[in-house]
Amino acid sequence: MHSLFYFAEEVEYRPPKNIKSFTNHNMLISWKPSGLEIINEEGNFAAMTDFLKHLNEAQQKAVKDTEGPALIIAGAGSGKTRVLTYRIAWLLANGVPAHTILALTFTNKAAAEMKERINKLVGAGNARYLWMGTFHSVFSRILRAEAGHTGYSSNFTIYDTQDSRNVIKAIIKEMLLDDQVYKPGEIYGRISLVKNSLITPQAYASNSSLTAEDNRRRKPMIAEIYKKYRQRCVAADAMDFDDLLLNTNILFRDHPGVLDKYRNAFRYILVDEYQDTNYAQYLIVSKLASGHGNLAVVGDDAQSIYSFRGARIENILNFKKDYPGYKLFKLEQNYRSTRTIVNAANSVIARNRNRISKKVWSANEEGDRIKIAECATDHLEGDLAAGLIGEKTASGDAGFSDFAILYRTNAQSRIFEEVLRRRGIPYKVYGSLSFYQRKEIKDLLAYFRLTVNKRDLEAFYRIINYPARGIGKTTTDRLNRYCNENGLVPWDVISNPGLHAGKLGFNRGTVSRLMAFAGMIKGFDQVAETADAWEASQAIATSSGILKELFDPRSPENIAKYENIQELLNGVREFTEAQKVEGEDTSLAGFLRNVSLLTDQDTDKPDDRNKVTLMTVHSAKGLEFRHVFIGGLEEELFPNHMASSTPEGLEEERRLFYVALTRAGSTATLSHSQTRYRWGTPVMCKPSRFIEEIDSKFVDYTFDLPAAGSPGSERLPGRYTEGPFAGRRPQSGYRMKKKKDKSQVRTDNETPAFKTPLRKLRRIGRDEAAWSDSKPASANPAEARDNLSNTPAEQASVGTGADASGFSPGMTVEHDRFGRGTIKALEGQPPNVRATVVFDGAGQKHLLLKFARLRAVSG
DNA sequence: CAAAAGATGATTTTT
DNA sequence: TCATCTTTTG
Repeated sequence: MHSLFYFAEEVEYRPPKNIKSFTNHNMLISWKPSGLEIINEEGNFAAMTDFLKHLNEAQQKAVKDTEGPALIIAGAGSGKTRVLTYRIAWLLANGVPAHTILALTFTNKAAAEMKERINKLVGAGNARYLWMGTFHSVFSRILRAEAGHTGYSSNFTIYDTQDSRNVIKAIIKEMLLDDQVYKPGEIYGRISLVKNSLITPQAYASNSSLTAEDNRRRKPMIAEIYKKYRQRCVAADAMDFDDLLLNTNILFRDHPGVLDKYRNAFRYILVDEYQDTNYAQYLIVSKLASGHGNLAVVGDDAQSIYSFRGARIENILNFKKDYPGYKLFKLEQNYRSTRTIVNAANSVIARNRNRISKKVWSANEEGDRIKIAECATDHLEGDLAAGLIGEKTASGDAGFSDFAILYRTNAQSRIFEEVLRRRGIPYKVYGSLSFYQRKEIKDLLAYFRLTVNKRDLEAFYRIINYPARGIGKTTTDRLNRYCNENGLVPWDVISNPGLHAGKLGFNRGTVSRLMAFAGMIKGFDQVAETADAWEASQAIATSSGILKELFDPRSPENIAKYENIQELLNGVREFTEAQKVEGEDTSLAGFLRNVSLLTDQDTDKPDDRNKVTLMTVHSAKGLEFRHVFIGGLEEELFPNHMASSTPEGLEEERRLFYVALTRAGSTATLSHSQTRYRWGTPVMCKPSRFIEEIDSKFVDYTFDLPAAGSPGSERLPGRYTEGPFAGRRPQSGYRMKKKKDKSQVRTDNETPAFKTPLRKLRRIGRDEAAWSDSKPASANPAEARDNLSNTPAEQASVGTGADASGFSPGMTVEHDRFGRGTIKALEGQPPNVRATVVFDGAGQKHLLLKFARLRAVSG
């Protein structure tokens, strides 16, 4: 065991700030049934008996009552995580061995956070063998351990959504079905949903209501696609995300002995965000808990917002039926928000029928009313938000990180980004292309995957001709068809071409190219067997030609990609070193096992600290900000037209709105626009019904705007003066006028010169890419810097230009991993300057400046 | 076989 | 609008 989180063990508690992408949350769990000292020598016990002081009465009860089923309803901001962590700490303090406690979360981040807080309470040594992680990571681990019973190997690949879609797409094509009717994404969604309801292909085909529905929708072949999809996954020794849960259920169903083993192993089970569990998760939990019944679930029915992914709010609503002897704990005191915000949110959610009654309340100050702003256009909405942020930060009232701009759909982020960029307000956007979804990362990972699992079809087809090696579509198509007809995977064929060459009819050139590829992979095999993940990954990155392919200092896009590859390799190195320290598996397979369930949501970049947060309401769940701006509160958008046709859908939208509102600690500002560009055309928008659903005593329609000429003055001319939407203009004929306004706003006292195409930015990956992609176009470097929303240090450290380094021998620098050090020498020509640095802790290292992210330390 | 032009179709997305 | 996929073209 390992993981940077164990740093928390040392004396003082440190937040996980410098942890790079590869902090491995899967590693947070470990199977060690050996004895364990519960009380460590540093006198933590005193602290433990003491820690209940930090809890209110309701929380204490929920923490201390550990036996039997418990339903903990945790209102927004009521200290849910605190109760969960203290409950676990309490169990540990009372002599329950860590390895008998299973705590399940939905995100790696949540697991990591809890682990850390528990470490802080009881000491990392005592928390070390907790089984804590996401459903997917915990059960993938069990599936690997029980590989003998599942038909999969212990090194099975985990297909991500993109892989799965590709497989489905290929199947649809092979079946000669019309992909207009059978849209791969949609089919994948349906398969995913039925999997989460534990419906296997056989069950699907014999389920008359499902097949009848498919027939009605003229998609009778879905059952067949599903069957083939599953076959193909099994053939590839690959599981998709849903398989991890489905196969766990199958494992437990078909092997009662295995179920018993884990049922006995986990004496205490805790589930976070129970309202978001799907049927597969629900059933796993209930199987494991049957017997001792020590199951504590924590959640808030009012925050169930993932039904579209198969989450079942009934799981939490029916807990009392499932576990008749249950105890109910309600955490109703909100510590996060003002009374106004809490009560306003209550007044909205009260309109939902399907709920568990509770009275969330706050003892905080009353606070400001919720401001409602009507904007003429979506751009003005952005200006409004920016103006608000500008005002509050200028007065020293708040920092950028106190703000969040929330929206219903990702498409809305663009306008906010534009405005914030123009104003030089630093921001970060969540929910863009994640690190692991980038092409170059997936490419290299595919090499790793194929090396570890020769049957991994998606990896195979991804890299067979990347970098280009003259194996084209004709070849792969024929290969693919041949494999499907003969029940083979392509690796079987190319690793032994003599057996198949005749039947395939490839020409000699093709055969030799295929053989060369196979030879290369076999070589990687050798390396992976003998070397550790770090060495193997370097060898693969080099020999595969990926590094060469991307090494092109003239193309900004390639530089960014090259750097991403470097970052991945750094991650492998960190993993390898951490594993070495702990005496654990350092193999490439080990790395892959751990990396495939990671998302970079888990990463907190150190330079993300003082920035405004932009995200969808969905991804804001669980977070809090002092000032929250919610944009686009319009009918059809929020509530969204796709969801609001059914009463259940509308209720979920309302819960989503509830989540949005309750993110705010101090102020909430809601805005809606009269017109909005949707898919390129302007449309008229009506204010969202949710605005009116807030009890009017908590809202303020008179939006106080800064005087003309001050920052933020380019906002809307039309606004409320009183009452809900009183004095609103007639909407027709408004559009053209507003469009004109918008163009004025755009050029008004701003430099239009700086125009990094946002498109490019997004493709490479958000603001990380900004620096590599653009030279400051403006004459004023400070302004350009602001536009890029990056810090000067970052500019210096990652700049690609010749002037960017700013380092000289003798300088003291800091590195994320190696800490402080002194530059001994610099060599090479920009942009490939190499620095020799002697680090205080880590000794002498050679680092390429453009990758090393060194920071100059003042003095 | 790769680049360029055209077609398409677009809530939300913890894993 | 705009990213992604497919078809066309050199």
